[in-house]
Amino acid sequence: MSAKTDKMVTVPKAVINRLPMYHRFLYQLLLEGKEKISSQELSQLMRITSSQLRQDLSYFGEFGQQGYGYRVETLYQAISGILGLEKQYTAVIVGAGNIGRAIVNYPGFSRRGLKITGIFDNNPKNIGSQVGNLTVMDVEHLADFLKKYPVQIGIVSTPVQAAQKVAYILMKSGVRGIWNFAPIMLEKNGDVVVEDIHLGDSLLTLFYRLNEKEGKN
Amino acid sequence: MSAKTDKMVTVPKAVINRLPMYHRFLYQLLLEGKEKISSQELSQLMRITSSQLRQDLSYFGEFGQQGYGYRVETLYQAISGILGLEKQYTAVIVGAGNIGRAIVNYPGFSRRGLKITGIFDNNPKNIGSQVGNLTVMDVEHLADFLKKYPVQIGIVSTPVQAAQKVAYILMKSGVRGIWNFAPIMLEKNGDVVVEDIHLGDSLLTLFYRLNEKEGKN
DNA sequence: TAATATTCGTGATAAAATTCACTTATAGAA
DNA sequence: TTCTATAAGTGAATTTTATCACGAATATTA
Repeated sequence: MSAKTDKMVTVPKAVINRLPMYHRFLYQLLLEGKEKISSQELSQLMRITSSQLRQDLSYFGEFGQQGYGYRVETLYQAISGILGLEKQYTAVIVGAGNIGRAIVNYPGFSRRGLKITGIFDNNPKNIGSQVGNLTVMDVEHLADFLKKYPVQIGIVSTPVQAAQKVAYILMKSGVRGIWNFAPIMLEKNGDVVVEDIHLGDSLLTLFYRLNEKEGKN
Repeated sequence: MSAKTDKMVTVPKAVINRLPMYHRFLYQLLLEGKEKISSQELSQLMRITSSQLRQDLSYFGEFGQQGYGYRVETLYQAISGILGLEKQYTAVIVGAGNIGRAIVNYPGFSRRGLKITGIFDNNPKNIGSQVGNLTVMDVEHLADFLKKYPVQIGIVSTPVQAAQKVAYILMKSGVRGIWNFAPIMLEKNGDVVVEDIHLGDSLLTLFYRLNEKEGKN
């Protein structure tokens, strides 16, 4: 067992943000049938340093073997465990636009344990339509639905104007996490976890980087 | 003019990643008709420290006035300029699934200067269908299209298996930036800028944080 | 079996990012 | 006009993150 975990060192945020990347690469290696890999080789694939990889893993335990490396299967399972992927996570989506539909239809999410139990919208055009094997419900019924069928996660893919209101309903209905796609910093009530994904911010970062490169010519 | 920019200090990555957030908040304040704001007040809205805000801005110049604060309009324009938002950016989208459609239909992107000139797919079901005011073209014609109508940015919203191949076509056709939604680290050729947006990674981070919180009870 | 090459895990060091705390400028009040 | 409060900008200190470099364990070869 790792000394660091014993000492209750808190895991740096930067490390947590890299865990999904480790998971993604190891999954790929597993598909390719690779059995073992060294920190050296794995880190080159990921374009990070091998010491960063080893240091990161050391926050959670010892997963490799000196002189040999890591068994891909073992490390993949370990990181899956750290991320909590053995569990199922139930969720509803609010906002049945393209983003909401993309989430329902992307198989990668259900593979990782996300189970979507309902999708809601306020637009009469969308209500009643099929998304995957779900029927879009009226957002008016969101609170009632969650009372009957509680979920852990609320996914907000509404336009920005609706997002905060929806988030309050979700939080009041007991969701423990919100996956937010709207370009707004949501106010919390209670100790809900909010994970933002701001497409617009990412685009602007791309713009900046394009100009930065230009400036260097 | 700022001493830091004179000294050619390179702007830290962490600062660059916050610029879009500053832009987003200032845009909101502008809509609300707010005229001036102090670093204190703005930083509280953003849940950062005021010294971080001031320090960040100092990499680019001096935008405020002691004893007064910042004029919202001025600071908004300044950050828009830093991000390069006065320009137009042309782009094609490859992958006419829900993500691709979401990008075409989201008005916020065109407001920021993104002009999408074509959308491509390899699925006969999608080819020929309308997305916004674009008609989905066969990805077979992507290279030809780009030869006639070059663009600066390629948006990759294909399934993961197709992403690298598509990226090579885009890079060969002279795009300077790629906005990548596929869960893969794209190999570059040449000095293209790749900006990734990995929805799956964000979801796994949410899972981790949910369990982390649980562990503390 | 002994010798050699790998390679992990980690304490120490370096670099990067954040916060502190102070100086200076100026707005607004008296 | 003078005084006081406010608030930007910034060098220095602190904290966080990343890298280095080495000891210890194990695999592999001779």
